[in-house]
Amino acid sequence: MPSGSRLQKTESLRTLSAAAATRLRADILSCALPPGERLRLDALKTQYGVGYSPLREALVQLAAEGLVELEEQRGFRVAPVSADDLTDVTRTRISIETLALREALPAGDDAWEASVVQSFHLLSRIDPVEAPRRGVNVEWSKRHREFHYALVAACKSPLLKRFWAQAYDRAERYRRLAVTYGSKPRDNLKEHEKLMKVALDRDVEKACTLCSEHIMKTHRIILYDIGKKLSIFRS
Amino acid sequence: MPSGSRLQKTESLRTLSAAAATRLRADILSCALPPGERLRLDALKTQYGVGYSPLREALVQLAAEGLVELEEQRGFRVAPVSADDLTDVTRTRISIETLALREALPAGDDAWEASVVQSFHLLSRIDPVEAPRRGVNVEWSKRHREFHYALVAACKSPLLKRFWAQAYDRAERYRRLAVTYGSKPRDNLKEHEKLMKVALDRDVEKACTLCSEHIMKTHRIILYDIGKKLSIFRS
DNA sequence: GTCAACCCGATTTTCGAAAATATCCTGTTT
DNA sequence: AAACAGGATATTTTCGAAAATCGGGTTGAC
Repeated sequence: MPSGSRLQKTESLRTLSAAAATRLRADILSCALPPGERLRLDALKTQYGVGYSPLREALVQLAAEGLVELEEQRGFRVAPVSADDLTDVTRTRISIETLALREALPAGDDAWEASVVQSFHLLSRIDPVEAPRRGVNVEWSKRHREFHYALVAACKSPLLKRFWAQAYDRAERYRRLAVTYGSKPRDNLKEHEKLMKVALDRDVEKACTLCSEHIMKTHRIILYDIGKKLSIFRS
Repeated sequence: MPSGSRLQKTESLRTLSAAAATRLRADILSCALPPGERLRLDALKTQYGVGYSPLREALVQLAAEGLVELEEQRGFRVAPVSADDLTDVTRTRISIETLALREALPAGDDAWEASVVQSFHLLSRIDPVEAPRRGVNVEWSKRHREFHYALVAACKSPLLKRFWAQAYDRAERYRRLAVTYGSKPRDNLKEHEKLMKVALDRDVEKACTLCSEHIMKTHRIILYDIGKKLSIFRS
């Protein structure tokens, strides 16, 4: 079952529509709403305590991000998973992230370096292996995203960064799905550290290589651990 | 003023929401709804003859595609234009399209070749220079998009193709804006023909080079013709 | 038994009223 | 004049009722 209570407007999410999108996105990425699950409006209405309009707007937005599928007149469902889709998402993510790195590294200034170091430090303070409790993993996920984002943040192309975010999130869902279904989070802090080092050294080629390998390694583990289980999610 | 009459459901657009998104997208790409223009719901309601819900859903979707901007509690507007944005969109489009070409060319089979030839032929039947009437240009735009899509269609990554479409559309809006404001459509059929030839020969490097140059050439012309006028659109 | 037509409950989609919020105007104070 | 408050108007956002559509089940004709 997805996350808790009634939705409210906040400072940064000033409409229920935006709040619903944020919460639904989190619930889908965490697989609290599992792949393929039908999203009935009445159920969501009760669950989140908001009306049809904000919910539909949120779902349409998530459909545009590829996290939800909409079949007209037949409703919404969480985007299904498959080995093909995982491969597509992984390869595209590698392409986009390396493109972004190529632009970011030469453009990175002191502030960029500082935020890379900072986000790496925060990442290093959580051991995803030793602390497999739910809340901790959510926090690790946040910091992991922050770290990868910090690396590409100096890239001056908003559009490329938008694509980066979409690809990252779709890949991240598979990683969380694997962890949910028993895959052990691996200790990849060393990989991140090396990646950071070569990035700060502005070694573009090495950074792209390490980044690709880092993502591919995760990909292979996920595929090995849950590749055959993916077809379960036909609900 | 944007395109005509009351919206209706059709076979392929089975909800008013989808129909509204399609029509709004067309009106934004054609610049019938100019960049920066405020999109008041009451006005759109009258214009398109549908209620608030489908309109808001369509606008949220277009916001996710980068064609509309949403400021919470202050409504929607057509995405603004700027020289920086044009450059971002162009460069990202080149990156994505060459990525897609690299995957498509080696994967292209007979059917792909056939559809490339077919779409080139259709493109060649319209001269965008001689027939600058509105309807004809819309048809040329469609065929131009079809041609470029046909080239990358053999790429097996749905996600990359989704990104391709978003980048293409955002670039296309600038081209149409330039034409609307007096830029003469140039005769680039030769460029397309060469691109097709090298693509069919599976010369990946040459195809990527030609494609990049083709896009950059359009970019330079647009920037030259309307670069300084872009700031007009602050409405 | 098969197929089509029909009906019924479940669900999505659409609508406009009502609530929430922003924006503009006007008058008042300093 | 500038700054501010109060209130009227414009606009967005949200809601649940109503309409449209889907899916499953039943009936009846062949």
